Amino acid sequence: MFCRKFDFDLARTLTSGQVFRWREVSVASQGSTFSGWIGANRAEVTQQGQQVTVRGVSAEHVSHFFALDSDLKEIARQIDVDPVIHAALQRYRGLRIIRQDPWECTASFILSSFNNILRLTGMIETLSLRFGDQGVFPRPEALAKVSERVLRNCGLGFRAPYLKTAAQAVASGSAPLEDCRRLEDDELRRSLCKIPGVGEKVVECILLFAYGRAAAFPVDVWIGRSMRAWYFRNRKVTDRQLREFARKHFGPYCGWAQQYLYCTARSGTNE
DNA sequence: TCCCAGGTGTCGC
DNA sequence: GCGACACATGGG
Repeated sequence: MFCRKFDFDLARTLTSGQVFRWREVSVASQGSTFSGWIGANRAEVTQQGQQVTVRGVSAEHVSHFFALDSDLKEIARQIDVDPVIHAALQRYRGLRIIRQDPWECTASFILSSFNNILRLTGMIETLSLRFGDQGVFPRPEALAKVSERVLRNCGLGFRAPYLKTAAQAVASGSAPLEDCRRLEDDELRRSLCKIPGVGEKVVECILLFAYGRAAAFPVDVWIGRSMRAWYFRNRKVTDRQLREFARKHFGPYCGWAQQYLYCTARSGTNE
């Protein structure tokens, strides 16, 4: 596979807090190799300069997963509306929004609540090894059968009942994640928010990272703190107001802006 | 020991 | 609608 210059940065994309099952396996002088999962397939992706090579899955799968069909140059042009985002676009050039499996994304971000990424990564790994087929992230049918006590033993804490009930809802068909694809953004939000553990922030993550809804805008503690400082002189502004502001300020691709701002907000911390 | 983590659900006003 | 609080757990 060949990518245009500055069009895609594999490492930045995979280490920006969208996915939690990819690991860097080797570092070459001019590039890097990551190993992870695309749906139920184990994949290894290497980037050497502008060259991207793939093992384990088709180039089409990889292209879709990393949204290489999205015109990043045009998206960047549209959201480049102020000095803060302008600097972030320069600094994190090639960062893309991934298209994940809806269930894995939903489950992952339910577990992300009041958590940190290091521990979240460990929780997801534990679940995959214990309940997934060949290490793949466990299907909802599998998790629905696991007792709350056992899930707590995996370190999920108070999130255990959320995940179990969510798995039951998806497995039973009362939360049809695939059928949901036809819904418009707000309908999709309302539908997904019925799942226990999915609230105003997590639902934005699912829309953005699994359903390709570029106008979704998750506001977490990092984005919240930073945006209040950058755009509101640290005035009291609710998360909802920040989302409204972002939608007007950055436009229909505000979700992409969010990811660049998130990386900026977190810079200086271990990712 | 204290503080924090890519929040949510619930309650009171 | 907003603010306060509980909720488990591990790392810094």
